[in-house]
Amino acid sequence: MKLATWNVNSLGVRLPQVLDWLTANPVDVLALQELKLTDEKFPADAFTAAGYHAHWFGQKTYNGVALLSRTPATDVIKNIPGFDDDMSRVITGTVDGVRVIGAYFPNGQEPGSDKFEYKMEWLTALRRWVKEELAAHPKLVLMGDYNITFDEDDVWDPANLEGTIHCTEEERYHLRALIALGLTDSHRLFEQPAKSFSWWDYRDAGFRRNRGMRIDHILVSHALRPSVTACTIDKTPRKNERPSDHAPVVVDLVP
DNA sequence: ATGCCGGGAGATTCCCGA
Repeated sequence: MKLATWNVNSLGVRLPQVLDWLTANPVDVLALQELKLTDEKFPADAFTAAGYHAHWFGQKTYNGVALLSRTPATDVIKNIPGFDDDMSRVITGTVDGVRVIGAYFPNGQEPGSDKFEYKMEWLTALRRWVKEELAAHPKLVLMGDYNITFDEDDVWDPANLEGTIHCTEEERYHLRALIALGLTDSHRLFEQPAKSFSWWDYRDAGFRRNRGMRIDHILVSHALRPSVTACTIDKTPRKNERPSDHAPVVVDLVP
């Protein structure tokens, strides 16, 4: 079983690339973030034709998430129960016995800003809810655009970016607290190339110079951890014309 | 040079992302 996450930065623009990628990488589950379109504009027919069931939770201009799967997802939930939020950031479903949470974590903009405070509140609410989901569904995957780096290995210039957004101690505390619920970072279960990133700024030739960060993660529960055989970042679509600024991350599970 | 690129809204420039 292969599961993947990809922030596509506008599904309206990126749909052809997503379909091409699925043809080349027929994963069982794909979580998408930053659809940037309303529900009625979601291209459900294109995904049906590609052999995928889809659930989506759109929003105009910003945010928006979807969950695609080869077999139908059940028990689908949108956003974080009990957390009032006017942004579409989370979609959850059970696929082939695995509870899959796809999430677009808040950016936070700048430490100390209102958006940063919202990010902290959102992270607290997410953790409370994921704890409950884990208790109910031991086989769980939490994947998406976390907008948080674990440590300096996830940052192209850690000295200069220390304490800036995605690299603050407050954000990393929340990421470690998610791990402490009983989750593991799939990426670091395996040897990875040095300076493995999942996002590169469009500006200043970020991708060509590998000036990026690893902020897209696939966390797996302890019950699934022994099943994980690989975790890779696919930089191929970042080389497309008009690419997303994020690359897909893929995890392989054996039954 | 995060005033740098790119998407969206919708207006001829802005907000936002990371």
